[in-house]
Amino acid sequence: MTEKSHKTFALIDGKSIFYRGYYAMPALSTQDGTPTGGVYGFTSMALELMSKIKPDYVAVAWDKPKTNIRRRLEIYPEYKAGRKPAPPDFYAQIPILRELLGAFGWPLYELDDYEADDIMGTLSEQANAQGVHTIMVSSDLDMLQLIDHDTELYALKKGLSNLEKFDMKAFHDKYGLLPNQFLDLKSLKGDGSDNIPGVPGIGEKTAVALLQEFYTLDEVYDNLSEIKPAWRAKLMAGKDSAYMSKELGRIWTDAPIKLDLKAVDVHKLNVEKLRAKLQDLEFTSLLRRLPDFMRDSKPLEPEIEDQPGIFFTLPDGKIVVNDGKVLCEKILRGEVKFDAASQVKPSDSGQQALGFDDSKVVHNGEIVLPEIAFDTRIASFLLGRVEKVETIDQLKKTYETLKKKLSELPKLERVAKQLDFPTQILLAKIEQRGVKIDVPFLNKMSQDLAVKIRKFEQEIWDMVGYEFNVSSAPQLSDALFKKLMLPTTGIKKSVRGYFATNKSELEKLRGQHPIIEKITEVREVLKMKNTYTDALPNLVAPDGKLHTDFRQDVTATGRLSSSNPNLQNIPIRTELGQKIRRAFVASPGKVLVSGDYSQFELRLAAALANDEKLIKIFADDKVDVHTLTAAEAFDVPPEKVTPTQRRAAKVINFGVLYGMSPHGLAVATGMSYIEARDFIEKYFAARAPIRKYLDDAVEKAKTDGYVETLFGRRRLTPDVHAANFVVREAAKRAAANMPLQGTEADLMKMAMLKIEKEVKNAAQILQIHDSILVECDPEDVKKVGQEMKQIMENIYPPLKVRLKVDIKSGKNWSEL
DNA sequence: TCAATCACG
DNA sequence: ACGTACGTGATTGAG
Repeated sequence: MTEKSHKTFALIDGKSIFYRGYYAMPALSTQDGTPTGGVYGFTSMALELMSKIKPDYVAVAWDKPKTNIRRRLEIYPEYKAGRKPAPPDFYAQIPILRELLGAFGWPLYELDDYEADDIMGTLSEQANAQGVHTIMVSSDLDMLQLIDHDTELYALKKGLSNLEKFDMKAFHDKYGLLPNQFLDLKSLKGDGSDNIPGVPGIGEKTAVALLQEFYTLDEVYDNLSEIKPAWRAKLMAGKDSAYMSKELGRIWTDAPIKLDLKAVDVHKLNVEKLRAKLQDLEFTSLLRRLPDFMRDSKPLEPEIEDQPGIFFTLPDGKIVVNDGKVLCEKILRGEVKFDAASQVKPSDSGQQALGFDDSKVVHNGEIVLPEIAFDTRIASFLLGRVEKVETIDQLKKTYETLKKKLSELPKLERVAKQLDFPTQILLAKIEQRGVKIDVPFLNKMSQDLAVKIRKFEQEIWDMVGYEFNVSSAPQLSDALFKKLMLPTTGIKKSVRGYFATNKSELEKLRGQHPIIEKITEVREVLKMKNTYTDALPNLVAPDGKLHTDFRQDVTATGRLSSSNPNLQNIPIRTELGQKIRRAFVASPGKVLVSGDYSQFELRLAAALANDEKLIKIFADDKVDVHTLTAAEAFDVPPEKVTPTQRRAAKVINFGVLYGMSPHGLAVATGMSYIEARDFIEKYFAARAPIRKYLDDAVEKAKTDGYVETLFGRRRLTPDVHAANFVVREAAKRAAANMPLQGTEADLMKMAMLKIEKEVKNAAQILQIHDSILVECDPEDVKKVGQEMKQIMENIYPPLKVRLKVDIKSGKNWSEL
């Protein structure tokens, strides 16, 4: 490695190195108390690599939390079970690390559904294809399977500076095998750290011996007769496990990313920014270890240039392809200016776009393409993820396959083309508009809530007699049931074996001890502070607004999901929650207007089940559906319905859509189990068509393997055949619910598209499942409200039920 | 990284 | 014979 005939790409397994760095270093922190030990360890390690490898390119692969092993869990649910978690200040340092990586100019690659090793496999393959030598750095020995003539692994052993270099030769010296046999080795011997089973009874020694003789796993199994009986028996018994382990251990090289060598060039960094960052972190000793090119302060030229690979035309000439993510990252890093990017494809070119990955981002900023004619990510999702979204090399093939599959399901194709594809563009606009936040207001709230929490906490500690973390469920459980000896009869246990302390369990203890109320209160305040008043200001963009990420490829029913932040779960039910909504304000000079569907799903149930009695109830604006339902179910005249009866009817009107059980109704209403069971019977006697509609959905799920909305959006329902009772029954309820929740989602998308097109002087800024929020000039409020109501209530005239929409307006969200 | 908890429709 | 309502996302502590 001393003389380099070609360029070198250092590919760092970020979390793995960070993890080692964290444990190798003492608990350092800056003067203001920010923990920095792990970041220091990582950086020290990285600088050592810089001097050792002198790479031309550097990138970091990162394991996204939670999401990234879904595909492997489908193969083997126990995959990576039993891993131990890291301490909290480990996670606290990750955002700091991300910022530092940004300052170094080392791009961070992370993806849903792909682990860091898959990303490294993909990038290293692409680098090799471009004639670049790759050096991977990781503590994960799985990566050994990727070694070849152009790819090495620096494996991190104990501590930080103890690196073991593996190339083809070093690998062979150590294992007696070639790197391309590594996966087969693992398939045989298994891997305790990832919980990969291998062949029970076959360890490393045996596995190596077998592979030395037969070379591959397949050959081992083709030649069982030549293997001694003791091993043969184990191999035969463990064959399925071996092949499953192979799939499990295989690193994928098909992650949907494209290596852009310019983006990973080590010489492309802002030296001033890096120095400032290191000084911020008080890493003065590391400043001295920077290589020369990281000290020279050359002014950073803004790179405005052609973006090859971001847009191109498919052979039929009509389609423009965009790689939204790459472009978005470049925009965020300030490498591409909006105007430069929009020059790539002017919005009035008359061309259509094919979206993949996150197709929305090309509509952010000033880049606007005319129309998303097809979106591979969305299409794949609608089809039940039959086709994974491939790399740009294979994009055309993916597109053709998905297009064909969709065309075989005409209704679903209409959902895609008329609803979800156009909605991508609309969501991009909504996200970009954002919601204005009164940050000082939230900050003030946070301070007030902190005082409250300290007070509550002290009161709770006084009652218990010692100090503990009230946010810790097990500690709280001990306080309640061991120290205070509150009765545990009827209290559920958590999976971890202690008595649960959630709201509904605490509810059972109300009146037993004044601490219960205190805990309930402090829980609410903690939730409001941690999740909302503290967190939201951090996500406010420089324009003073929150820009959520709406996605259409997450939910099983067709609803939108909202994240970073989730703006679909902003509090409303409590006084404190309402107060938080005051921080969501109209943009300067504007007014908020909302349109909310009233009892949307129940009305849809009436229509889809063709329940004439219920349809008739909804036709009359003046009557109350819950009172009339109670009257029918309890067989009394409407004016004789008691508040308790109405409450029960309200609960079941709501719960029936989810397949509520007698037990659930009893818990929700305080009825006995028997009363609840009888009431449900009477309810369904009065609403026979609804029962039949729900039952039919379950039947369809069983016979067809899927259920669908009024418009043909599908949900696959394999679990209705599950052997496990709980799983099976849950799947049935989900199957019965999906056509309702999903049709609601379809109609909402229709309404949003129509509002965007027809209500000219309003800008939609949020959607919350049955509610649309827009902003407009004060003088337009009345007109906008009327138009929204008109559109939403008449969104699908063939629907047999009357839809009702309430319009409200105000300067902030709590006024709605 | 998972489980517990809780915010919303 | 089983746990006890559908669909989401964020934060926290644990070991």
